[in-house]
Amino acid sequence: MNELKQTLSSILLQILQKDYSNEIQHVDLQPTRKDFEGDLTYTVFPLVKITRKAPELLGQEIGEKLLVSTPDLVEKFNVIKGFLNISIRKSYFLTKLVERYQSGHFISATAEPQHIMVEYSSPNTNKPLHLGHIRNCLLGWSVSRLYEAIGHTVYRVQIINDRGIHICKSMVAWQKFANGATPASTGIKGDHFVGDYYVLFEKEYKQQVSELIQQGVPEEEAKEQAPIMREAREMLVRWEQNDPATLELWNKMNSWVYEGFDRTYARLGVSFHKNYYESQTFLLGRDIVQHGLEKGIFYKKEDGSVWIDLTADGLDHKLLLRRDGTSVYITQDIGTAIARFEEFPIQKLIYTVANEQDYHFKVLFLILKKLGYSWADHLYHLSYGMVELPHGRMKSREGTVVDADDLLDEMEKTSAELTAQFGKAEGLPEDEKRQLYTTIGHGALKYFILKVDPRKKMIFNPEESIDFNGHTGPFIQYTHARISSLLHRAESVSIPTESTELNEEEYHLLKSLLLYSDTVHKAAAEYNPSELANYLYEVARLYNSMYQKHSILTAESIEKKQLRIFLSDCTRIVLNQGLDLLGIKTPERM
RNA sequence: GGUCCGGUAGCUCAGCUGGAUAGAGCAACUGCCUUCUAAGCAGUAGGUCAAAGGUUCGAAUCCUUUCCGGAUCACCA
Repeated sequence: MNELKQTLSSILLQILQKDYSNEIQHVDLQPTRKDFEGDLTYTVFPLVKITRKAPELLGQEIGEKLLVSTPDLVEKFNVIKGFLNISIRKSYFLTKLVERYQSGHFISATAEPQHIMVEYSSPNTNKPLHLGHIRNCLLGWSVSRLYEAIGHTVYRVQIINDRGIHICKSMVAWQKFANGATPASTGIKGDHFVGDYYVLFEKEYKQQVSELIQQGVPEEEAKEQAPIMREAREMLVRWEQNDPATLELWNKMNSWVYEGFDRTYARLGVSFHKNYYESQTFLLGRDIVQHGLEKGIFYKKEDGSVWIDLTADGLDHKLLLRRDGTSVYITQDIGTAIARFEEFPIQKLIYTVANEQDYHFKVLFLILKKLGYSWADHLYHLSYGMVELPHGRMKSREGTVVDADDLLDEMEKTSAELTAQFGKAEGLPEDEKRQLYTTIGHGALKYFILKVDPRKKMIFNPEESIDFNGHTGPFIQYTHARISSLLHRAESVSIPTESTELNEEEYHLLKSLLLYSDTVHKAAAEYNPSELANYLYEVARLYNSMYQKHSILTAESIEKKQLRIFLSDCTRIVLNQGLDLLGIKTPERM
């Protein structure tokens, strides 16, 4: 479609420059609104001034010239007010789709394939994954798939925050309250198990603080002094001193968590080429600080702390090394970025992190640029809005966090109920039934999340179940299943003849199918899977519209039957591939 | 307070590199299963595109101001 637009634009430009004014630098064609006849529209208003001709007349003139110079492409045109609506020969569209079908490539490959790293998920090890992580994972996964689809090589990574006070809290609580219990002994999934002790810690801590306050200790001090918090801090110190017993406990509890994460990731259908662990990266970046000091990019205060002055760039002063010489988060991020570019042959690095860290990444990228890394311009923060509940943010302290596993369970359950109610799974063996419920339930959830522009925050209402009708994943899956079943009945798919007449529904569907490649490229370029998600819905809607109105297997002629079966197969391929890029599976029946 | 992001139907969202009468879905109401899967299709109703100025042939879209919501500006991560 882009290709067509470009060809026609340049032809039109030549005409305009030759016959009207060579001041004209480029012409912009836009898709014709669906209430009007035509495929592409040229707006003549800007020319009215130059030529001093009436818009209608001007449109007519240009239209005729275009028709004469491209009789094989332009079929006819009409002018309404200042809008020149150009109709392309329908055979052009059909030929294009046939080309793609026969080549087996519905998506054109990028001219410059790159190696790209996508970081996503990146959880802490003190609690299980929640709805926010789900959005993160789905976005990271889908964006990485989009890049692969257009021909890039992608490395998926996560950085796990496995060290620090948070995990020490879980460790202390486990020592105090668990009596040696383990995920195995209790049957609780490892990440939930460890998370439970984190909650226990917070509960006990809160209790101790309020007791201290009652004894007359000021709040600030009480928070510092609470015995259980002191224990956690001591634990952290021992960890930093490599105390064997502490490390052993730490390793043990983290391994429980990882086992749990792995199960959730598997359910979500996401995976990683490499995991980074903060316990191994937190010292990175410190030598860079020395380097930056020598180059005069950083400066040292009297107390020994190291800073960078970013006020000239509209930002603040930022700390890089504490006065005791230990590093902060951003120092580690600097080091990790450098390490990644050394370790992998990548040209580009994408961080999938919520928009609450917009400032952090702005600073990080700026510092790396100032340090002179050529790749600093190819860092991208895929910033997404937080998932909120109707009453505001999810808060773990108030227990309003929507747990990832619970949500997946619920989606599967709802899916099973609906499927049974419709009688869609009758006759299937038990394991296939289960698989189908999962496919549909997860499809509903994933589509629900991915159809929203990543930059926008989204509201999730746990009271209202996620829809399975209308603008949803299951709707698209259903369309796919419908087509699969239809094609199963059709003996074969054959290539339609170019001269086949197209009715309105066939024509709209055909045109929308041709937008697939451009849409995938656009979605990748904009790091925005919702672009693709919304497009797939449109395709499915147009298909259903055709399906409902015109018989396919018993079409009025063999020619029509061939055409519709062909369009059906193309739709099936686009929906199947497209949903796959969103991490959504497509059932053969439902 | 500074910076950044958002505000479109009752609800959830498209449209935002300026173009014609602002689109879907849900919820509500009408029709359509003896014919390829009704998780579907066709239709009705629902809008001061937060507000006011400006730019221009033309603004939901660009600029300015204001209002509302959120994030961020730590020797936290």
